[in-house]
Amino acid sequence: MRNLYLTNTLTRRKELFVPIHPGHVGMYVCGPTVYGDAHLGHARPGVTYDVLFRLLKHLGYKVRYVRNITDVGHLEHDADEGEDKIAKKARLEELEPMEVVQTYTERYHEAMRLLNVESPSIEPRASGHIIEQIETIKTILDAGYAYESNGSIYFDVEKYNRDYGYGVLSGRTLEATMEGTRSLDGQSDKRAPYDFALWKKAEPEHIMRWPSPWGEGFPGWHLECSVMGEKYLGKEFDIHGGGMDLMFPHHECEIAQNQASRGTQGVHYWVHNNMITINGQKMGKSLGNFITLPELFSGNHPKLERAYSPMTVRFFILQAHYRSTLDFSNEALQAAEKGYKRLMQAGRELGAGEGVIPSEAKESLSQEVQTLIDNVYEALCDDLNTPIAIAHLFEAVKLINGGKLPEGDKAALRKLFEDVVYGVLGLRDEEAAGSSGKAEKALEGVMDIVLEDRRKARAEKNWAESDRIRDLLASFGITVKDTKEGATWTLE
RNA sequence: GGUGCUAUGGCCGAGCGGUUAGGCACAGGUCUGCAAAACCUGCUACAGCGGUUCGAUUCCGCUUGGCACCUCCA
Repeated sequence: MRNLYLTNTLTRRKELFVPIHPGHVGMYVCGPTVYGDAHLGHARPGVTYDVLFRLLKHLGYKVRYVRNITDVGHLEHDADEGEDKIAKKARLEELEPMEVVQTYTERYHEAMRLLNVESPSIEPRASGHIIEQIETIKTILDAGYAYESNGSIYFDVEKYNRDYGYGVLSGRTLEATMEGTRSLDGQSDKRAPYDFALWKKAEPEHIMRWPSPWGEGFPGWHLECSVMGEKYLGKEFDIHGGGMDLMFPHHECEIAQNQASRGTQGVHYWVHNNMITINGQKMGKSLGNFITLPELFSGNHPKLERAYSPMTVRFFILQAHYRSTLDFSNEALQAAEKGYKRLMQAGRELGAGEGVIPSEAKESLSQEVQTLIDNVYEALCDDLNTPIAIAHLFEAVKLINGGKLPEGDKAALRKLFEDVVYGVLGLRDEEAAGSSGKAEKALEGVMDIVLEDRRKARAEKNWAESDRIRDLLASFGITVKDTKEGATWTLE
C-alpha cells in the first residue's frame, strides 16, 4: 500500500499516516448545522473530505466515515437574545424545528449529491444522541472537570488546563485566551469566561429541549462531536476533519472533553481545510456576498455573472490545495470551467467514462506514461495535493490530444482516468452524462441526419448552406466542430 | 491586543536552497473554405529592506499588506 502523508494540525507537520488498525480507517468530519441552505463554505470541506474518503478507499483501506448533522442547540451569532438558531428559524417560518431540520438536511444532501460527494458511512444527528451526551456529561462531572450552575453544566477549563494543558491544538495558552476575552457581562453562570457549556438550561420560550438530571435543556455544541465520534469510531480513531474556523474553540473543546471523559485526546490526525473567500473578502451575510450552492448552480445571485455547474465548482476547489485559502471570483470560476471541460474532453477521447471497464493491460507501458501515473499518485498521497495531481493530468491531456499513443499507454491512461479523475477526484463528465435518456437518443438521431445533410453541402463546397446550418444549430446551443474525421457536436 | 496562517507573472493557483508547475487569458504559427478544437512557440513572477549561504522566490529578522479565530458562529 502506498504511503500517505497528511498534515496533522496537532503537530503542524506533514506526517506519515499510520492507522490504528492496519487496513482500517476511522474518520470523523464536522458536518453542517441545518438551519439554512448549504453555501459555498460548505462545498470546500464537502469536497475535500470526500476526496480523502475516496483516496483512502482507493488505496485499499476499509473506511468508516462519520459526518454529523447538527440539528440542536446552536445560538444565533449576532443574535438578540441568544436564541436557538433552529428554533428561531422555526418561529419565523411557523414550522416545527424538526421540520426545518428535515428541509435543510434534504437540501444539503441534494447539494452534496450534485457535487458528486459520496454519502458518509454514518450520518448521525445530534438530536438522536441526547442520551449519550447526557451520559458523557455525567462522566465528566464525576471526573471533576465540570460543574453545575443554575441548571447548566460548564466545563472547568482552568482545572483541565492544570492537569492536561488546554490549547494543544490551536497553540493558545489559557492566558492568551483570557486576554482576548471581551465584554464580561455579569449575567453568566460560568465561573470563568473561557468555560464552555456541556449542557444549557432551556429558557421557557426555548423550543428544542430535553429532560436531563439537571432539568430541561439542550446539549452544548462541542459535545455532540465528541460523543458521536466515540460511539461510532471508538475511544481513539484516526482522522478528524473540519474547517480551520472550527479549530478553536470547537475542536479544542472536543479534545478537552475526550480527555476528561475517556482519558485520551481521542484523535490521531487532525486535518483542517482552509476557507473560501469571495473577491478576497470573507463571505458574510452583511457583506452581501453570501452565496448558497443552489444560487451558485443557478447563477441567481447579484455577484454571479452566470451559473456555474457543480463539477466546475468541484474542479475549482480541487485546483487549490485544501490548506490554502481559495479566492472565488467569476474570472477564476470561468477559468476552472474551461480547464475542467478540457480534461473531460480528453477522457472522452480515451473512451473512458461511466460503464467502461478499464482494462488492466500492463503490456508495453512507456516510461513516460508510467512516470506520469506515478506522479499523480505521489501528489495525491502527499497531503492530498490535488492541484499537482491535476497538473500532471494535464500532461496526460496533452499526450492524448497529440494522438499517436500506443495502445498500452492508452489503456493505462484510461485506467488512470477511471481511477483518479472520475474515482478519487470524483469528477463527473457533465456533458457525457445525459446521453442515455430517450430525448438524448432522439437528438442524436436527428443530429446524424442534419450533419449528413451538411456534409453533402460541404462536399459541394456550398459554404453558405454549411454555415447556415451551423449558425442555426448554434442558436439552439449546439456547437459544431469540423475535424478531419468529420463534424462533431456538443450541446451547451 | 492575543494566536495561527499568508503575500508568487494579466487572473486563479502549486512548488522549491541552484533545474518547466499547471489551468485560464494574451501574442505568433501549423491545420482549416471560414470558425472552433487540437498541436507548436512566446510571455518567466515570486511585497519591501536587511541577514545566513558559493548561491534564496525558497531559511532567519524587521517593515508593510491580507486572511482566519479569540467560547458558544458551521
